Formats: sequence, structure tokens, C-alpha cells
Amino acid sequence: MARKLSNLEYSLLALIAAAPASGYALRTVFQTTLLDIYSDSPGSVYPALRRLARDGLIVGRSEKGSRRREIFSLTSVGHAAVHDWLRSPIVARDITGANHLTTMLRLAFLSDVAPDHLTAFCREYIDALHAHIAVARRALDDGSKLSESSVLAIELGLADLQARETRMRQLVPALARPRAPGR
Amino acid sequence: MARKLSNLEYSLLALIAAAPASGYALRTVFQTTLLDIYSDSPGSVYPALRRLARDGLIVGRSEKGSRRREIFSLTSVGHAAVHDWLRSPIVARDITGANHLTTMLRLAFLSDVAPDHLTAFCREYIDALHAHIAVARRALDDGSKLSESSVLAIELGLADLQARETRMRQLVPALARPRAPGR
DNA sequence: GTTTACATGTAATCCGTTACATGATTGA
DNA sequence: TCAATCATGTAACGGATTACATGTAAAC
Repeated sequence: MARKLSNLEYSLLALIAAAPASGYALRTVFQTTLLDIYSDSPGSVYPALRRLARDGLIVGRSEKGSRRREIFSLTSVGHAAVHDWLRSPIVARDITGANHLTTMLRLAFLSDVAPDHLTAFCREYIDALHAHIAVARRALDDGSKLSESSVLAIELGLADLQARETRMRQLVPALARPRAPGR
Repeated sequence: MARKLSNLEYSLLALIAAAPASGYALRTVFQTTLLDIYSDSPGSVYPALRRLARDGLIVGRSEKGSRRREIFSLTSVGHAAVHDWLRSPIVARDITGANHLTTMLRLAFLSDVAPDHLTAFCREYIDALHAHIAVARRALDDGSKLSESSVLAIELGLADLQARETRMRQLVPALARPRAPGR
């Protein structure tokens, strides 16, 4: 039974699934791309890689090249873990906060690993969006006690959620349908 | 010199600034409101409150009522910390990921504690949005190697950022100006 | 030949989560 | 009286950050 992996570990697995890489190369991804949520420091990446190797999800092969370097690739167990992760159902909490970026990472790698699941993913995502939109609307509706700026904060969140749904429907033909009239 | 506080601690400070409260009451806020990012478990809230009390930011008074209960309120040092936090400049990383919700919390409490700073906050926020929008656009532009779903992920992020700017300009009259034509 | 980039590692610390634990009070 | 809610606490664990540490290869 596999232990639950951290977001960082799943991110590493997904990146390695796309292409085997060294710890250093993975760190530079966290430095230079939109995945800059995680620290690029060695203290986060290398221990995470060691854990994944310890649990048999990846294997490192020391490269006999100009430089000492260890290239990690997925084992079959690791492949299964990535696959399960990418196809796991989207729940409400995957939409906001720290989990949102992880969900976007899942989406980013979906067409590489499980392209057939894209439509299902998007449907679940939109359902989760609707759940959050309902919560935010409710917060606004009985919000006589809300300050001006907290209304603004909730409105920004709503605009964000609605924009994501609209754009997703635009870009995924299978989902296109007229939107309900805005608030 | 004050140590750097965690997002949870700042959240607690801001909530206490709005109204003195017990640990239990603060936990229910994390259970029942949009602030459900944090665990409602006692193991997170009570130690955080103890740290804040230890550092002189809050004081707890044991209430002699029907139930044993400790009500926390801000000290002058705590007030200053909240004030500084709410007015601290918004940097790029405050826009995305785990920090975004903290930034929205700052916004939510802004009109209670430092209403004069609202316009400046929104201006800085929009600047940070623009920085991120530029990064996302760049990622799309030299994105010949991007998969279909990763393009979708970046597009969703873009839609999100743009929607927040639009809504903020709508709701904050001082910021209203015509938007640049969309992509 | 000296700086910059590549490449990995570890130790200390902090903090959030989970789980366990206790007890009082209110309501049925 | 028995369950649910109120109210706080602690102990164990894992993991992310920071800082420190080391060494090689390429570039200038």
C-alpha cells in the first residue's frame, strides 16, 4: 500500500514521467518555469527524490559522463502512481489555495499520460468550480456584515472561478454550451 | 526584531484584530467560512496561538463564565504587526499558489484596519497581475513543445488573472479605465 | 586562473497534520 | 443519563525551508 505523496513528490514524478531527469534539472524547472511554487533549494528536491527512490517509484542511474550526475526515471510502480494521480477524481478542495496549482499540474501532464481522460477531468473540474461558486455566492448573499474589501476579495474569487469555467468551455469543444447568464 | 510569521499566524492575528476570540471560535471560522484552507484541528490553532502569545502579539484572558474559555486579543505590538502585514507591498509571488489566499485574506481585512490603503493595495495587486500575465503569455508564445492540456492549464491561469484585474477595476472606481484589448 | 554554472548532499529548525486525550456543559 | 457540543491540550510524525558544505567542469 503506497503512502500518500506530497504535492512536490507528485510534481517530481510527473516531470520525470515526461522525461527522465537529474535532480539538478528538476530544480531548474522549479526555478525557471511556471512551476515556481516550490523552492529550488537542494534541501527540498534531493530528499524528495531519495524518498521516491526508497519507495521504488523511481530509479536513479549514475551517468558516466563528463560530470557526476544521476538520472532518475520511473519504475512501473511509479508509472502506475502517476497514472492514478492524474486520473484521481477532482474534489472541491482541489480548486483553491495551495492545491490549485497541483491540479493545474495534473492538467498540464494529462495529455501526455492519459489523454483519454481529459474530458472527464474537465467535467469534474467544472463541477468542482460550480460547488465553489455556490459557496462564494452564498457568502456574498448573507453578507450584510461583510466589509467593503472582503466583498471585493470574494468577488475577485468569483470572477476567477467563472473565468476558468468559461475559458475551459471555449477550449474544450466537448464541453461547449451556452453559459448561464452572469450574476 | 519580530520573527516572520506563518500564513496561519497572520490569519489568526487578522481575525483577532476584527474581534477578540477564543481558540475554539477561531477554529470554527476555519471550518465554516471561505477560510477553510487551514485545518480546523486543535493541533494547528492552539500551538499557533501560544506562539503568538509567547511573542507578545496577543494576550489571552481566561473568562470566568459558564465554560472555561480563553479569549485572545491583540496587544499594541500585535496591532502593529497586523498593520504592517496589511500594508506590506505585494510582490509577484503573492498572486499565485498558496500565497494567493493569504493575499485575499489581507484584502478582506484591509478596510477594517487600514481602509486608506485599499487603493494602493489594488494598484500593487494589478501590477503583480500584469507581471504574471506577461510570464504566462511568454510561456504560451514559445510553447511549440507544449501539450494540448498544458496549454489549457496556462490558458486557464491567464483567464483567471485577467478576470481578477477586470473585476477589480469594475469594483474599485479609482482604478477604472478601459482594458487593453484581449488576446 | 578565476569565476560561473553544474551537481549533490546534510543538518537544524519550524510548523502543519493527525491522532489521541481530557473534561465541562447543554439538551434530549 | 447519555449524547452532542464546547473547549483545550499534547505527542508523534513528516516534510519544506534555510543554511552550510563540497566538488567538478566549462567559460572567459
